[in-house]
Amino acid sequence: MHAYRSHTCGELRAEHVGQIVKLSGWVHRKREHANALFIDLRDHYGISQVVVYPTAQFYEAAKRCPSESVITVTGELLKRDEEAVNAEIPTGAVELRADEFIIESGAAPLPLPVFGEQDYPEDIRLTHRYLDLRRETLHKNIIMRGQVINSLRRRMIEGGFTEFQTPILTASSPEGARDFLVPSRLNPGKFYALPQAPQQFKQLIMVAGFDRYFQIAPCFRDEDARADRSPGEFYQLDVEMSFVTQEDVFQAIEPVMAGVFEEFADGREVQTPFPRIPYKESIEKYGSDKPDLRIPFELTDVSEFFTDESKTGFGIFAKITNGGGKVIAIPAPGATDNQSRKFFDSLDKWAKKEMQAPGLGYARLRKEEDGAVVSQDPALKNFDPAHLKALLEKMGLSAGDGVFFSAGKTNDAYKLAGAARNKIAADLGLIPEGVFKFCWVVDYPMYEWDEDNKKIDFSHNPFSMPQAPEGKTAMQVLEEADTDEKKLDILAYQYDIVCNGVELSSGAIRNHKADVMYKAFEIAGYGPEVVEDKFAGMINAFKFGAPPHGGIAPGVDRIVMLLAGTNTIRDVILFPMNGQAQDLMMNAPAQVDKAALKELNIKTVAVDPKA
RNA sequence: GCGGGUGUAGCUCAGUUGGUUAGAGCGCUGGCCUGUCACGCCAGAGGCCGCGGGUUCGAGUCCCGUCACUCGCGCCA
Repeated sequence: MHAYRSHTCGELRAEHVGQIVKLSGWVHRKREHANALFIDLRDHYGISQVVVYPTAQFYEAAKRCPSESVITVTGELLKRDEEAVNAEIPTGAVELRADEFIIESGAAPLPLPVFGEQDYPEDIRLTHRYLDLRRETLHKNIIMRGQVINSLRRRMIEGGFTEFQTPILTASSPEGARDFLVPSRLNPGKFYALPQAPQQFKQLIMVAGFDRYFQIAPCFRDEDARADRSPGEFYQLDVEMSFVTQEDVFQAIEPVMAGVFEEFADGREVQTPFPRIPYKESIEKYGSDKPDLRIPFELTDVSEFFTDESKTGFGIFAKITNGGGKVIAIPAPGATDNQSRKFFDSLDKWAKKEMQAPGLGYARLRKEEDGAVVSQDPALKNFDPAHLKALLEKMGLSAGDGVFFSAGKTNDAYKLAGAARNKIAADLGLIPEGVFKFCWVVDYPMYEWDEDNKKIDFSHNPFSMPQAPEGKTAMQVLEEADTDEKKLDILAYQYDIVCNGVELSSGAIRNHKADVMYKAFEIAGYGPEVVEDKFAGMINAFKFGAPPHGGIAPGVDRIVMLLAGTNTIRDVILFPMNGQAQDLMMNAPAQVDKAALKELNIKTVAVDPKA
């Protein structure tokens, strides 16, 4: 018989009764009864019940054996009495009578209970990640992650894509985040960068004449964490294709995304085809370029209703709208009827505190005896009746509903309105579960106004191809944009996939023409030397025959996160770092030996706590 | 860098208006129980109330500072 097991803890059934079997696993739970000790023995595959009778000479040892010790038990598999069958588990019809009992590895008192699904502090979970990973939910998530990646890989290969491996030690890449730097021993004073994405490499793979590239690619960015953003590193399904239009990329990727979500949906609905929403429309309707389409209401620009103070009696919004700002209405369906004043006040408080905004005005809409809908709250209280009626029609709201107003500079007003839309929907319970609503967000602007530096800059990836109307070239479009206003109106072949308000991916048709690239950078205020210095590998390659190409890079961690039904990215990563980008289990980052630094020609300096 | 929340037993949490010896559940230890499967019953151990300072006759509770974790803003496709 095998040293450790004849079966796994998940496979024994009635048909095995009478056999001598051997199981190894962890002591999950123990129940001592007058005439028998029951042990739930757990491994990767399941749980089997072991019964130890007091007559066994190892009874005391088994009884004292702590939870999560690893044991090996040999004995006869017994059929359970009818009344004793546990229908909850697949192995519930049988139990293993322990005739031999070996403690392979005892467990010390646990800092983190494995049994049960209770929530525990993040730092303890991360420090003892191997214990947390023994728990059912996390264990399942990690298994699913593997299956999702297998599925993505299979679907890409079936779609005619080839998997490539690009360098980890490389030069700084153009994604705009902070780089992780690695000192070079052989080149004193010089550093590699870890790739923020294999962006330039995958484009160079196209220039090299390969056609359909993909990679489950590790990406490294030294930016602060969020609940849905792991610090330091994450994985993308990185894709690039030659001789394609934006439409070709959509046709290649939409079935992969829809397919993998359907495969793991487990009863949840996946809506296809994915609607396409222009960036501008997304901002105007949802206050965000990652709209949650499950939310059954949209924003309305009501600025025009507040410009004339004589009709509104409300000076604050008049001042904002006349100063070029906007007032955006966010509906709260049914909230006047169903919610207390506290609900409305708490959102205002949330806007001030968490969003660091001036505030979020609100109005509760009630019906007067004569049938007119009015509000006693400040923003609408003194409205001219006909004017109020027109406003309510514009917003599509009636008595019983509530409405919030986000007011300020255009970008700020939409940003707050978008966040408020998400929060209001969540607080009112208006976000349906059990459905994945995707969309493509398209037609991103090529440039945006950089308020800090008072200049035009790239809004996203500088390597996107500017859109040009039929009969015009991209170069012509760039050359004809002779004012800031015209420059800001240029759109790019740049797109995102969003699912349930989670940004899964962005991609673009690339700018593969060297001369257009120089011009595009010139508009953003960068001379040719910047292009040549920063993106030497790519711009040189483009001078030797580059195919038109484009691609996309859906985030693997976020795909798994959505499928696992969690909104914490750490729940789908095997060994994640904490919010401060520390690995509490491995104790990284850490100081290194002076000798190691010397070899790398590096000196560390003390940080002045006051600086 | 900024803002919100949290911090009380190994873990999850309660702790009133500032008032005597800080509680419960889970876990742990010991005992009991003829079959449990979140077993049950009895008993026990276990506390720098995150840390430092202040107010007060008296602080888990109020104030100031600080640290840790977490969520968000900035940042980041």
